[in-house]
Amino acid sequence: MFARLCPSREVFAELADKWSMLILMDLLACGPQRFSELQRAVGGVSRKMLTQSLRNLERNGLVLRTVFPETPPRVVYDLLPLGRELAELVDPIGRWTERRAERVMAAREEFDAAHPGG
Amino acid sequence: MFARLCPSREVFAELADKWSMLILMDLLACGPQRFSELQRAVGGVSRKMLTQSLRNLERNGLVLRTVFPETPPRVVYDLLPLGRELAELVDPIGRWTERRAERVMAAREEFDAAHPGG
DNA sequence: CGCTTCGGTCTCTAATGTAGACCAGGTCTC
DNA sequence: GAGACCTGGTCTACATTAGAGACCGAAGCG
Repeated sequence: MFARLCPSREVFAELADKWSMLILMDLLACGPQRFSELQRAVGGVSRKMLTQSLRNLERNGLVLRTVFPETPPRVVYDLLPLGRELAELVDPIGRWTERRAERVMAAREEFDAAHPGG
Repeated sequence: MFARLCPSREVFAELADKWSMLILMDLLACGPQRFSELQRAVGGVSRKMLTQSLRNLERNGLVLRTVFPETPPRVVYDLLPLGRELAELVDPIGRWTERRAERVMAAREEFDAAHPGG
């Protein structure tokens, strides 16, 4: 896990980024979503990163991508069991962040006050 | 949380990166560590990124940095209560990664076999 | 004197993320 | 029937960031 070339480390490194985690959290909270819904839900994500992160999640067996051959196209993403497992572990981090954001911001201000030139 | 300008989102974005999470996991598992121990423990991290992530964790009130004015210098990093809280949430993700790495790799191979040109 | 240790910093380059234009191809409007 | 619009992307150009490795200061050691 801590070794650079360990498989679990590689897996971790591929999933431990903010966009992937936000996507997992959103899919857990809101259920299946199409591309544009995800883009609206996950504020600030570019189409490129959304595509890339979703492809990655799909490739790693966490998310299922379903294309409906209509026009305009409709593509729906949903959690697979493996992805739901991870999403359920990531979710508490999101809740912690909401709960502790104030405290973190306070620590930040304190730090910045104590280290003016930096 | 999902809104780009929300404080909790900003906090999340600053902590949801692989190096910070690996550092938190290591400090939780191994207790206080000095800089060079962390660098050895977290395989593949550069001094630059280690410094940067540790400063960040310190600034956000998750980690305590203690300098012993000796030569050669000795600097010890330890979890603060806030950091321990987060580390305890991150840790299960590390364990999940270890437990499921095989399955993820298998999904990956399946995907790559199904999408040869990509 | 010159080499080592420690915890960094500095510089340069490679990789990555962001913003925004563009695209197919079918429907809706005029 | 010409044009505008929809979706789920891709492509390009630019900005930011990560990574590799040199350098640093002060004490210790041979």
